[in-house]
Amino acid sequence: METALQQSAATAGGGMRPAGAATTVKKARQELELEQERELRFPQAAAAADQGGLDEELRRGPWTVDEDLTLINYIADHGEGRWNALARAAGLKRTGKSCRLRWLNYLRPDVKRGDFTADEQLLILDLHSRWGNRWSKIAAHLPGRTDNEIKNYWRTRVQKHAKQLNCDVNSKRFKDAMRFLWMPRLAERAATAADQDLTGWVQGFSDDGILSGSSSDSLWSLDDIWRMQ
DNA sequence: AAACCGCACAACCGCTATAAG
DNA sequence: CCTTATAGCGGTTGTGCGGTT
Repeated sequence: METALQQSAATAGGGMRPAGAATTVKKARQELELEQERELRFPQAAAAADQGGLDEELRRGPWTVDEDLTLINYIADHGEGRWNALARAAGLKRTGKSCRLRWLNYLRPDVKRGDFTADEQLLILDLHSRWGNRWSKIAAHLPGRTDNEIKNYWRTRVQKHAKQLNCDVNSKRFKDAMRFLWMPRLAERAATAADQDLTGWVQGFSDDGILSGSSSDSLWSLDDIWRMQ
């Protein structure tokens, strides 16, 4: 899920560099006006945040704009690393692990958001065919993309395809479809339309007439799926 | 209009590897 | 070496949202 508030919190961190945090922090502060609304959305998180007396109490769940700002500001001043100590020093009632994850996957200045381009999708398919679920290794080749994001992409989009084709992602049938149909189409798209969506991808796949007969039903479903991307 | 359902994605968990003392 | 802390990885879960019934 991604609420508008989380979106804005992410944007707040998004363009920022440690050296020039001021503008972004200012922008992020404006988001605080929305915090009240957020508390309505996440009453549990808000309630936990209000437990000022219980210092040992660790917060979990969605990050508030306030927490994001605290983390951003602290890292801008002191740098990242030693996350448990950082969490304590910054006054965040979060585990170091949670802070690290939030920073790496969301607040880091160079984290790229939004849909994957055809190029990126092609690269993911390619690298996954070589390395399997080595998400961080794959992410290392996609600047600004996190392993979490790629993993989610794979699970929600690619695995769904396999399901639609009634086969396993690891099956030969699926791997062949990927290698000989989808990837060439993606490459084509990447070359021509740069980074547009994949509409038509599956249509072309249909035109090839390779997955005929019992698969035709699945094709229409796939088309639906890809149109949504 | 309401109930339901599936999707997408942020966040958490358990585990392993590595570093530091 | 052994222990403890930290970083990182991959799998899984929780939940808001939008679409459908």
